[in-house]
Amino acid sequence: MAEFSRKERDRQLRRSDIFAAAEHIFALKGYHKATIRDIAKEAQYATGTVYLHFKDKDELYLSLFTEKLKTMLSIVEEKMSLAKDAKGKLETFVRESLVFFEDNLDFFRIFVSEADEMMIAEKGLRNTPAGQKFERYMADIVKQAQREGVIRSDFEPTQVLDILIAIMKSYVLKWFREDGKGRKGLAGMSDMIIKCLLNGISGR
Amino acid sequence: MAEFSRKERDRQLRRSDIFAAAEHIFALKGYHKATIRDIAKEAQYATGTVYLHFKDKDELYLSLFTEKLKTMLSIVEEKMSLAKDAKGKLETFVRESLVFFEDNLDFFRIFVSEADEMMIAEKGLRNTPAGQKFERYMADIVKQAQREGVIRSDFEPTQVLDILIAIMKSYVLKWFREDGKGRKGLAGMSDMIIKCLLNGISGR
Amino acid sequence: MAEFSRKERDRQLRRSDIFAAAEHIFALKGYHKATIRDIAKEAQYATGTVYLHFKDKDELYLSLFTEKLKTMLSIVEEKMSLAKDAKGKLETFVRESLVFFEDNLDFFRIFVSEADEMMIAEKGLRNTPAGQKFERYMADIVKQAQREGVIRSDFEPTQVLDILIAIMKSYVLKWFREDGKGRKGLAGMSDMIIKCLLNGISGR
Amino acid sequence: MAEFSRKERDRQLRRSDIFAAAEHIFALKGYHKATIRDIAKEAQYATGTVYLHFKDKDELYLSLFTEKLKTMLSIVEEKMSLAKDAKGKLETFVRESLVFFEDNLDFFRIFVSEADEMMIAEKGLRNTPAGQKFERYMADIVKQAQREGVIRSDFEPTQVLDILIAIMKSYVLKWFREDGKGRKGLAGMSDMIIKCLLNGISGR
DNA sequence: CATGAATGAGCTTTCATTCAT
DNA sequence: TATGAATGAAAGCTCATTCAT
Repeated sequence: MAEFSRKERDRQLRRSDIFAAAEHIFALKGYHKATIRDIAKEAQYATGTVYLHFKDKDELYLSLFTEKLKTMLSIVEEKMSLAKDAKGKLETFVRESLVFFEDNLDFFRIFVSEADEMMIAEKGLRNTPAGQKFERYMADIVKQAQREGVIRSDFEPTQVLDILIAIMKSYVLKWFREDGKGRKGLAGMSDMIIKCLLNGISGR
Repeated sequence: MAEFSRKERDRQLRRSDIFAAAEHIFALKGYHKATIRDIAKEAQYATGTVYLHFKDKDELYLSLFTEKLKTMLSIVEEKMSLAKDAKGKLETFVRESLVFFEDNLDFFRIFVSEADEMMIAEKGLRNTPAGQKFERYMADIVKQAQREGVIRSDFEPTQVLDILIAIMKSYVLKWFREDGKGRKGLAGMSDMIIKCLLNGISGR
Repeated sequence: MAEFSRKERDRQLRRSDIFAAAEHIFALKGYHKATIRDIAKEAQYATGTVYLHFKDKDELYLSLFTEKLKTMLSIVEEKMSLAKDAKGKLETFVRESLVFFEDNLDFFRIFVSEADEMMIAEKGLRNTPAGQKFERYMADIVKQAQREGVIRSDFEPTQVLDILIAIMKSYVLKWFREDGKGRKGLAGMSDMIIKCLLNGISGR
Repeated sequence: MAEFSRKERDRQLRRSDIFAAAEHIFALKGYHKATIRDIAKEAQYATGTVYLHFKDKDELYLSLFTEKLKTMLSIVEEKMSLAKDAKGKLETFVRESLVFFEDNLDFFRIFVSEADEMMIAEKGLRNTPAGQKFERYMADIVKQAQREGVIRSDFEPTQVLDILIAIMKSYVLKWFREDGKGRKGLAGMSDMIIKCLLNGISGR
């Protein structure tokens, strides 16, 4: 059984290596210009090795995406569970997501580049188990926020989520643009994002 | 000179034909799965003819994007000029953009699929003259709105714009999802979008 | 229309070039070890050019096979039509087939190598329009021979055909083996083949 | 030495296992579409194990073929030795071969698919010790039949053999085609095949 | 010896781009 | 200028073969 678990652990190691390489290459070149050869080389494996772990390029891409998303969500959810009310949960969601993005810029690049396309495409994130689980989870929190009077009841939870993510994206992209040394942590923007979502940007 | 202008007019006609075809095909298949042959066939030209008007696939794509965007903006700007204050201009921008999207669903599909990627990529919209002109124009309006007290002064105009566009996109995507007969016009959503931007979605 | 026919003629020329190359390469290496690159190079075209004329390797192979077979049969049928009775037709069939084989040794090699496999496989010759037309045509001649009392009536025409072809193949293969200068024309064997088929090889 | 023979016996067992699997897979998929992994899996060994017993795929294939053929011939030869004259031997050869084919349909499929190709190819059966031994053995029988006046003397023994095999193949293929329940045993066809060979199919 | 993960050469196929007509 | 056949680089993917365990 130790034997077995070592094998399984090795397997996961390979997957991780490939994921890491794929994350980098996909972020660098985008889905279509990235080649399996590139990724294999980056991971220091032979081309064929990639195919021992992933049926094809699509599966690698989608796996990478959902795996990473799951990781992010499991981290974020854990922190969210500590918050006492829905508003706190949303704040936590924003803050911790930003932390994760900052730690995983390559992933964020992929997330941004493909997120909207995936929303429309049939094979997109939204039709993925992981994606749907996330959507349901977040929708529940939004509903709770609506019950608690934090969010107006005439908004569809799914769309609230879309808007929140859109605002977050816009903030991270701005942060991207001012690339360089002087920029502060992304997480510091979470309060402003929440305020922007809840109260808007009205001058009065 | 009449000779010359006829030639030039013909030239523009070819471009338009190709643009129309490209818009359709790109929207249908996405950038990478669309082939130049597809587009040429749709436009009822030979493959090579496309290359008499566009250096390569990238240029065709970007030209289509910016040309269309210019068209949209020139329409929207004209309507905006009729509004008396900055808030009115913003309302007009949202409303008329939605009208344009509804009339040009293929273009919107492209817009959504690629917009974010283009924001990051070196070759993206933001580094385009048209894109920068638009950005400056809209930034001015936002600044005016800030002077008029409609928008808080501590927001960077560019980002306000990003957020506004993000919210609009989220609305149009929702509208897309409920595809079918019973859905109402997009333009009707403009008030809600502005309210969402300015006042947020706070329950109180 | 001259324009059109020139184009069409050119098209046929390309096809012929590719067929000739394919015939050679397939005969040399067999179906599986032959690559499209090989064939294209032999025909002095680029790889992609082959795909302008044939959907894929299978289609090229089958087209080559059936086209060639059609050519052979049209030649053979014409000569057969001159024979007065069924026996004469069969003799003509054998003789002229052998002539064709001798003139198209590469094709014969393919024919021999793949014929039996194709008989079994679903995609085989026997399910091809050309193949079925040939089979029906020959079966009719065998039936006529049976009516004329040349062939016993208790044989299934299709099988008579199989046996005839089998005997012919065995003769051509023997002729192949004694490769070299001293060997005589294949066509000279036709009488012996017919006798072998009709009367067997009995010593008395 | 008992030790040695146990080892050797085990070795033969592995070979047999692999042969059985290979026979099945090759018959099912054909030489090229069959993969070593398929065969190893079918035999419940690891891929590499196959290579401990066979240099490469080709050798496995050829070994399978010749081994099986040797088995068949040793069975057939034993029965043939009981026949009193050459004609009886030939009859036995046909009958017992058919019995063997019926018991080893997978092998027969391979035999049919590849037999002719192997005849031509340099690596073919005919250049194999087993193949040559068989050929000599059968040629001797044919010669004896010629001495006994059963077969005309002006036929080359080798070719008589080819024709006989060709006719047998045509019968078995016909039997294959009428796949189903109602078909009778192959062995029953042996008389007709001999008659066909010796006396032909002449109507009178 | 047995294993099976890893290798990487090599295949088919696509398609942006060119250029002779 | 318009054409579209020809090009050939490059991609995804397979699988015979090897070799560390």
